[in-house]
Amino acid sequence: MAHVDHRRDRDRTIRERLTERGIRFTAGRRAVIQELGRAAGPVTVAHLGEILAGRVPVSSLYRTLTVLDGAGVVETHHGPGGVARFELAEWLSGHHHHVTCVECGLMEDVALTDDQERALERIAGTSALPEGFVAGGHTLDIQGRCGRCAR
Amino acid sequence: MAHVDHRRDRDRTIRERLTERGIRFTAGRRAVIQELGRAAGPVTVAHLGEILAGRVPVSSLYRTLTVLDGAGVVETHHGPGGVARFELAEWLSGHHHHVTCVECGLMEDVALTDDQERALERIAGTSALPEGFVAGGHTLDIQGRCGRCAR
DNA sequence: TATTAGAATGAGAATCAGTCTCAAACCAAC
DNA sequence: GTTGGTTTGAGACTGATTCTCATTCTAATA
Repeated sequence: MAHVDHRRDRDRTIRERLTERGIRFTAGRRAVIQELGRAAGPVTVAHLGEILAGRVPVSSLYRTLTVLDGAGVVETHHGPGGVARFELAEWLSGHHHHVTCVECGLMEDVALTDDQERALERIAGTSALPEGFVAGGHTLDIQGRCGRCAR
Repeated sequence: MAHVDHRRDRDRTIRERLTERGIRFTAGRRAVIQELGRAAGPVTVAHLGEILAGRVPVSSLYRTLTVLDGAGVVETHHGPGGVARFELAEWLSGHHHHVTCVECGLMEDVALTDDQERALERIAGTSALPEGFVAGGHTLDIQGRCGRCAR
């Protein structure tokens, strides 16, 4: 798993990537990255908004996340209900999958063992795709109920 | 794959399931089911709205889909952009997975071979889930570009 | 250090998917 | 054919997300 581990390194790497594209790594953006780095899975704008209350207004949050997504620094997912959830891109956090609570929409990361990941890759790589479809990545999503909602 | 193959049988089975729950299988609902049966993957309300234009207004579409989802007859997914997409439940269409076009949002069904499916089940069943999480199903989603968007 | 052009921000308006409300139409059973 | 519960249609409403635009920053430069 070749991901960036320490905040200092991570931020430097991100800054470089952004600078290459003429994008600034401002305070608001750094704050967002930091929160995403703390989270156990993809989080909603509402969640970020609470934590960063006063520091980053919603409109900026969305914009920031869009910019960072465009730069390949964050990734966007959509949980149940279709609400967007954001997390650091895999080259920063390591390749992983998700569990999703069908009750409350919570998403958390799940890492597979190397063996499991290899097997999964084989499946995704050999499955019969529709004519003309060019595959990029794959995601295994496990649905169920989180500890809280399961009772 | 124990799914229902012929429209006639399928509709009868659905009607039974709905009747059991005191839900009527009306013309609008039948029309929606028919369209879902035709599609190669989960479709959006916008798509259904076009095809059923004049026959089923949007508000009824949403309601119908919600009712059918509640009765376990259709399943809801969220493609890129978070837009809801609907398809027949797996007991009607067979267990399958999806490819998603990250460009245009298109989703299409992908069926795995029995071997692949078994392997996938093993992975999903043995992966380390968060404390307290109770797993239900799993979905393998393959992302990429559809024939049209890939150029 | 002062200047400056482009980038980023904040606030609120605007958009859009999806939900809700309520009166009218329907349907199955009596 | 009457009746009570179900479904429908239209449009209002909500909440998430995007857009606009005037203002503020920032990084590079003079």
